Amino acid sequence: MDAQQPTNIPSPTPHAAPGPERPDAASDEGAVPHDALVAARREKLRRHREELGLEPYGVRVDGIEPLAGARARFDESAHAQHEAAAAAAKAGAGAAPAAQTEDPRARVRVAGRVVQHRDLGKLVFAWLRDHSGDLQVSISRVAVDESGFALAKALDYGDIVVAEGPIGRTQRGEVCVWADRLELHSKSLEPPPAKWHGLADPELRYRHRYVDLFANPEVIRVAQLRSAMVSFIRRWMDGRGFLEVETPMLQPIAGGAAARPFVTHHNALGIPLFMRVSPELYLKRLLVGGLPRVYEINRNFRNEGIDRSHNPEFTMMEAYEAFGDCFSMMELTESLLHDLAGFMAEERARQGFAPTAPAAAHAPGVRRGGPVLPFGELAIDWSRPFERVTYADLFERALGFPMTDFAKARAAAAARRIEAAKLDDWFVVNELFESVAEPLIDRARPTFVLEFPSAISPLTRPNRRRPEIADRWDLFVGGMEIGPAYSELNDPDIQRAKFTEQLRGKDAEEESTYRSLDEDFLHALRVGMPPAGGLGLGIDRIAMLLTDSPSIRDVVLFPLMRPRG
RNA sequence: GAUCGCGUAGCUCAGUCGGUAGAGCAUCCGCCUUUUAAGCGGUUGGUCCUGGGUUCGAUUCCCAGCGCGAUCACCA
Repeated sequence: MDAQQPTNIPSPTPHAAPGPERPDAASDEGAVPHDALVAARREKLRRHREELGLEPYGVRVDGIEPLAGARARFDESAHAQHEAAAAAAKAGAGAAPAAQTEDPRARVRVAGRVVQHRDLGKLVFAWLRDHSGDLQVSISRVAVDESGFALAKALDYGDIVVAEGPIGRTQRGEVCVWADRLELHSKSLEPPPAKWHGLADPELRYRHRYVDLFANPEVIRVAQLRSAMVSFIRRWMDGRGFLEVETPMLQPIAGGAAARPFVTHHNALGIPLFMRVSPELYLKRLLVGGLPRVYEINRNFRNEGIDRSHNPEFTMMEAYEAFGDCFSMMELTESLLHDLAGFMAEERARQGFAPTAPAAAHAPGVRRGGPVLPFGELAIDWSRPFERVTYADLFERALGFPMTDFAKARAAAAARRIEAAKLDDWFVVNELFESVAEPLIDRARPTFVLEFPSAISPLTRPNRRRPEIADRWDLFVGGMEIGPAYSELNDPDIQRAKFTEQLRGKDAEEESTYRSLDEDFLHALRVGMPPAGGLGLGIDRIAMLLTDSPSIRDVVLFPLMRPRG
């Protein structure tokens, strides 16, 4: 907000003790150790101000370059030239220190957080870290002024500093900035995590992500990779002629999926509102309005459990294409994910991740050498075409009888202690499918499961020849469901019947709270929606797969945590 | 919501078959102009998650609670 403010506004009362200085810390019957560590840092803060005349909280600094960029400007011959000149000057000691030839080494100005600090007496080494990596700064007593050197000796792990000087290297070959200026721009007052082990406690990592980000650099890399991934998807979709739109997050009726919504309230209108569980019904309204290709990448909110692949708010891409169907969306999805995986393999290499496992690591001779990316123990082969299997085939392979044999299905469900008594036949089949058939899918290969039963696909158009089958697929990768696609149902009468049927199964309380018929959506269908293909992709899960992150919490910067009292 | 596991110094972790605890790093003091998890000498630091029970005595055993993790359930 005020980051653009270049004016150097002096802090109002630099020497006044800030309010919550807790002068009672010492009297608090034996200083608690955490407070002792903080007190030591506050004492340094005081000394910086009162004895060195430094203001430990800085202002705008221009011309800072990333540490990786500064490192890249190291030049061995310039360094050698400088060393030779220095040696010559030393040999001719006593002679005039004239010959003040230009230092051939590049000058850099860098900023970063101190992550290592070694004080050798008259020489201090400090490692800085920023988003691009780490770089050493060497501060020699003879190269900086008195307060700068006093600051160098007093640096704490976590302080944010700006250093300036020629880029060279040490006798051990470490590229570093030989600082002739050193400034403190933010004094860190909290004890940092261990410098070598980083921050390991998952609870602290998520609750204090800002610490996690600098203590565990791979967290920043994952965030950068995710950002690159989403940018790529947008470019790719734009290139295919899709228009990115934004539709309501606050909805009077939570439609488009059967998840439990978060409920809120609008005061001025005096109405309940729901955080959306899906943008589907709004994006389809845009098809009705005449936008032929739309997509949205945004958050959905589902009031459900939390686990490694579920966060209550998560990012979804939905896309709709007029006059397409689930097979045009299959082509789109396969192309997008294949290209995306290739892009991410390059990005990972660019950011210094180990090269990905070769395709030969599995199923020799079978694959076409498309991008292969590691995901835990798996090497996921994203080469085209992805695998395709029908729901019915997978079911029969897993269970040994056709899915239409409901009697056997009920028996099998009972044998597996699946609560099936209250379920309709097709839902019994689906329970079996999810528990027995899904695990048969090759986790190392993206796999489209085709021809889902119509009965469990309320928004999908039934197949023309076989109405019990829906024109729908679900994509599975790495053991996770990545998303479905439909040939969208655009017959308003069938849609009404399916909605009504869906509502009938719910108990009265649920229905009155958040399940009601979206009459306006049905109105839109009566106005007329072109036939269309629709797609939903779980962006977080794709990010997990392409950044080799085992938990959704590794790809969501601030996952939901229970607040701590 | 269920089951299992975990919770010890700022961080990473040992340990106590029940007798109120240790290490490394960090902190603080001293030494060192080329360190690479720097080194050397010294120093400080604990509600052993919380509450209750058993016991002469509980960080340890038991019960309950809180938080986190894993698995499951929920999530068409």
